[in-house]
Amino acid sequence: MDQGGYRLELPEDGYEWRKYGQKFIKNIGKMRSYFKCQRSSCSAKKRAEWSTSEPNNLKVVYKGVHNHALPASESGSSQLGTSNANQYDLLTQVFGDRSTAH
DNA sequence: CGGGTTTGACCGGCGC
DNA sequence: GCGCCGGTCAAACCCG
Repeated sequence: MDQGGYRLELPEDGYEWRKYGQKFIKNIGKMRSYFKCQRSSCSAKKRAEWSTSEPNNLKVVYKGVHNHALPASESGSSQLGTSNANQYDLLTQVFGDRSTAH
């Protein structure tokens, strides 16, 4: 499980993922989880990265593209897949300090 | 019973 | 050429 006793809150993007690995990257001093899309021929992968001391600072990196429709549509969470181009090869989303300004 | 999840080990690539 | 790091796969276990 995740260390620290904190429950990492992975942002639901509407896709199904299966965790296939977890490693601590000392290079950046952060933990990294590896997720793969569970669809037919979808080679899309997701990478979750967060600091061990601050699990609230979550960074999600989407690698690859989905060649299938979303298995589930989110009900007002993110605007991903709307007018957003779903043919990106790499997407990086950073979560955490949304109250940086205020 | 199946699927999903977790941990460890292994391999490949790159740097020096 | 070797060492190190990152990434992936496999096995076992647990829960529904």
